[in-house]
Amino acid sequence: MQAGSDEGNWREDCAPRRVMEIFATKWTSMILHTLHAQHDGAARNGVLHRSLPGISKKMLVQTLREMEESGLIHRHVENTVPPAVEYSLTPLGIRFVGLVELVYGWGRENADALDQLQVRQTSRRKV
Amino acid sequence: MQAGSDEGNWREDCAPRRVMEIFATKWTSMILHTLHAQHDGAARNGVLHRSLPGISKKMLVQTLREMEESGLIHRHVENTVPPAVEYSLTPLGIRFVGLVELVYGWGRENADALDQLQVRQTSRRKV
DNA sequence: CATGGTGGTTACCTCTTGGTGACTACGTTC
DNA sequence: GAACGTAGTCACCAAGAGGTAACCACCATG
Repeated sequence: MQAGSDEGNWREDCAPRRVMEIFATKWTSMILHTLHAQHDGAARNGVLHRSLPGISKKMLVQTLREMEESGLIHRHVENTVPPAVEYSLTPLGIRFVGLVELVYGWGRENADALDQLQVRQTSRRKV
Repeated sequence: MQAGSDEGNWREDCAPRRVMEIFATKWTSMILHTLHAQHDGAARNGVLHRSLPGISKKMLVQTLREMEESGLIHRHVENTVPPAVEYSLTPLGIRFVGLVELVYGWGRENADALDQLQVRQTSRRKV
């Protein structure tokens, strides 16, 4: 794309820039991916927790709440004792899974490029 | 991908998770895109500043420094008065441009999905 | 002489992220 | 009775991202 044709619509709220919203919270893309990896696109809290090494209980719940508010996932509470909570992808969530898999796939195929990155561990958000 | 085949190599430093490093700093992907949009893959400080609405002088310089250290861009100082500084994509940077354009392209084609996202403006990193 | 464009640096400040650890409450198992 | 698994909530805290504003030096223009 040439600069001239680009600068006009490269505003602060243009679509390309807004894509980043989905990656703004550390765990969102990983939860989307994990749900998608289940054969029925759904998983319970405990399964998610065990599938995401490094996530804390708090961040898991907090991210799930945000994703529910965003319309990416659905939260279903089973009326059993103890209550079983199942999270599943909404149609919107499934669309974003496409993006996530696109990015993750690029990472798998370009692992050598990632290795070449001289990332300064300070001055960056931990990922 | 099935859960069983996935959980084994889904470690904290796996390639898919490391891809996010490139998006961890707010302006990195936009700078890569802007440089790529120039016909020669290079641009001067002032051009970049004017092409990225909303970026502050400090963040532009800071991000450029980090990208230089990461090996994504090259910084060339012209020995004129006043000195002209030109930033250009390295081969590694060009590889990552591929990823950025992939993501931005998805955003353009799925702008409606982005519109459906009910993003809570609080509790998210500004993008 | 003042302004503006070149390309920065520095101090200061705020907001958010994301972490830990303690606590709840219920039921089953050891 | 104690421990464990279900699914959380809450208070507290540290680190870092990223913003503003002032300042530097140089030169050309009005």
